[in-house]
Amino acid sequence: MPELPEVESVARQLRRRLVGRRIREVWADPQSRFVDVHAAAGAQVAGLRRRGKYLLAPLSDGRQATNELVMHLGMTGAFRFRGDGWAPDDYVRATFVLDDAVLDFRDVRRFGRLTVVRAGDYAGIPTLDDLGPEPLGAHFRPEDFHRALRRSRMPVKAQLLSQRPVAGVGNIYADEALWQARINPRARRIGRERAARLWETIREVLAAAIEREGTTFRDYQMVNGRSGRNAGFLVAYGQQGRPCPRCGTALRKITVAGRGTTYCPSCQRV
DNA sequence: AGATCGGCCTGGACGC
DNA sequence: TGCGTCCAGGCCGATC
Repeated sequence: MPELPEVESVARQLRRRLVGRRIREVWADPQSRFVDVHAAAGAQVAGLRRRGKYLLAPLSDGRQATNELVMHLGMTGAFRFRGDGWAPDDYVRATFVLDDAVLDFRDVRRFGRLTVVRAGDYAGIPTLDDLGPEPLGAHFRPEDFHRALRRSRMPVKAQLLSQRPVAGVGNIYADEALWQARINPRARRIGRERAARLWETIREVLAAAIEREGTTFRDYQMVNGRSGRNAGFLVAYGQQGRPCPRCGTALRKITVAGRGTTYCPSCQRV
């Protein structure tokens, strides 16, 4: 399940082989919801950056970047170049024919999304339009994070998943950061000190996962087909029943905001 | 306007 | 073996 570290790893690999290339042709599965990705045909890829869990590629018509290709991996999305030990299968939902390569977008569960918008116009993509700051960027400050969390009465985990107080945190890294900060995922009031602690653990958890090129359980793979190495380092997510590494209490699994949530009932108090 | 919830989608795990 | 049921979950849109 690609979150910020996984998308960042994909971006780094994709950038090298995509930027500067012209998209000659685009094929998209008519049953998928990204019909308008055809608008990328004929354009040159002028760049590639990650924003939260989104990949954004400005498209140039030769003079200026008027459009933008917006990509989201969903749950099971992956980019693979033809060759490279990869041959297309039944789950390829879109294909980009480039000058010097063919790039497939494979997505078993079809939660991924590819779309072309006018550059910077995210009105049709509400989460991107209202996306919080980059957690590893200079604009993400503990006091602003505290203020953002106070704007809502939702449980803190639901707030993290909403992408509004901060961008790119999904179910795995939310559980990890909350455990690390000793904050109950259902807590609705987060004081200044706890907000600062969570600010720090979010950054630590994400930075460490980027170093290991993300977390792979089954589906997530990089552009080169390899897996991320972070799965073995998870302390909370998916570890229900195992002893908390901090206090030994059995980790418990509950549902918060409709999502499976693992936490320590002893050292993550509300 | 903010919060909540169901739907999307598929494969895999599990129970009988 | 084979069928049915449930689960995983990011995002979106309908509804309260």
